[in-house]
Amino acid sequence: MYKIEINDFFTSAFSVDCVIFGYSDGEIKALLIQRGMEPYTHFWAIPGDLVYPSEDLPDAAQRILHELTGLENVEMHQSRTFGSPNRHPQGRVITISYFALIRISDFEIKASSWAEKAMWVSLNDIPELAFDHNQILSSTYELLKQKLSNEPICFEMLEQRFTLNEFQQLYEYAFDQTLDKANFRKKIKPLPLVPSNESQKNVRHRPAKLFSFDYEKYSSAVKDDNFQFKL
Amino acid sequence: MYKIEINDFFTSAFSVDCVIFGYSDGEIKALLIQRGMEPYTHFWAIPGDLVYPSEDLPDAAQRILHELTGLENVEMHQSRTFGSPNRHPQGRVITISYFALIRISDFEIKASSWAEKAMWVSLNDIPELAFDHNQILSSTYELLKQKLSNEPICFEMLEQRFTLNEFQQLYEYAFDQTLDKANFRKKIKPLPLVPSNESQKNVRHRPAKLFSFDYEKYSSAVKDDNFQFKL
DNA sequence: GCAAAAGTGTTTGGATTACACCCATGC
DNA sequence: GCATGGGTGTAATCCAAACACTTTTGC
Repeated sequence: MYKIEINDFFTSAFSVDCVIFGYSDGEIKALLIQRGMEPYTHFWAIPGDLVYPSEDLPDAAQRILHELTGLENVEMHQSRTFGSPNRHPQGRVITISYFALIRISDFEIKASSWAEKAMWVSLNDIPELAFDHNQILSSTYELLKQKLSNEPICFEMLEQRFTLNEFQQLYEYAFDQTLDKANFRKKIKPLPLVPSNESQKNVRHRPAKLFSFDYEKYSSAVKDDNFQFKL
Repeated sequence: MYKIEINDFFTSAFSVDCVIFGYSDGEIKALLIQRGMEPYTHFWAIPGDLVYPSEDLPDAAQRILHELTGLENVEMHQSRTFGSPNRHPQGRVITISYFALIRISDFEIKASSWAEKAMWVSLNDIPELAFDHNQILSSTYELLKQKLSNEPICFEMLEQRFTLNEFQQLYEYAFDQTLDKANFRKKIKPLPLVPSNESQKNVRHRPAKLFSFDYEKYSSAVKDDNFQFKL
């Protein structure tokens, strides 16, 4: 029935790749590592590694991200799966990409295990990466943009407290368009943003008020009021 | 560095599962097969099977769908990947789900290989399926609904020529809401629908005009005019 | 004529756009 | 004072919802 013995199917491995996005200095950045191991030694890459045979995929993503970059407790979501027969020189390796958004300033990055370095790289400056990682990164970025339109995930990468202009600029960057300030603010009126008492400091213009996003209020608005995020 | 030898990673298999959606009698249906093989013998399942070690994923999806159901030349798109360690009783098997929409009347379904039967099952009547296939099916249906809003894929499951009401009813079914006829027609005004000379036959009311969707015009509108489908 | 669905027009209110203007701070 | 960005109001326009109405077929 099969062209090969059933046991010959069980000769593949699979990996997870963790695409971590962050936002600072007006740019979206991805967390990359430099490989200190064959193959593609010294190439930059998305943090990722082989999954143990009895390990669940989300657990593997957490473990591997921690081993390579020191990041802990980052909840990731599945992106796409890449499985070209020759994408990995050491054998058949399917990779499942996961992604997450984090606040760059909330975490300390520390390369370890076989990662020689780890750093945030602006999406504008991505070099040639190991394996098919350029493709993985750009296809995951497309997914991110799609989610930015339909879910309030931008607040996972903005500072805990942000100005409305920072909020706006993130969308202007992602969708490569300028937005009208007044209209943007009207559009976000329905969102549960809580103003804080504090304002920007040390700016040579009127300081902006700082806001934070109320996740609780958002969840209950979705449940009770059928609220839908759309930007 | 690893807890196991590198070669012990290469002990997994992976499969593709092909979620095929169709539309008839006012209901969205999925193509299911009855398994004639261990495990889950006689259970209904999404058509799927193991991928050969050197086979690309989209090729495998095409091959497997053809082997089990006789369907040929169905272009599928990737959905999600499912990889719980114990989802398959015979070993570690990751599955990548693919999906496609087809016109039920355009194809003849014929169970073969280890598929005992193959049939279209309304999404309202899905039984308990083999493996985690219920989960795969419902998560792929969510993806389908999302795409129905943003891409003109509904025309892949509607008859080649359809009435505007059939078009509307598909969306009413998928999103479980009734729509105003006049408003729906205003909304679809920008779409490149070509009226045919023919009309409905044998209905005991005014026959509706039949339309078809002009993919060429759509593509060029997307390119030249930055047109975006949204329903 | 009547039932049933096809097909179209009008009104209304809310959202989106474009744009103008005032405000608070550092220097 | 002035440069700089923060912050808000208004009018014009577009769009979506609600609803009413006319048309064409089979019986």
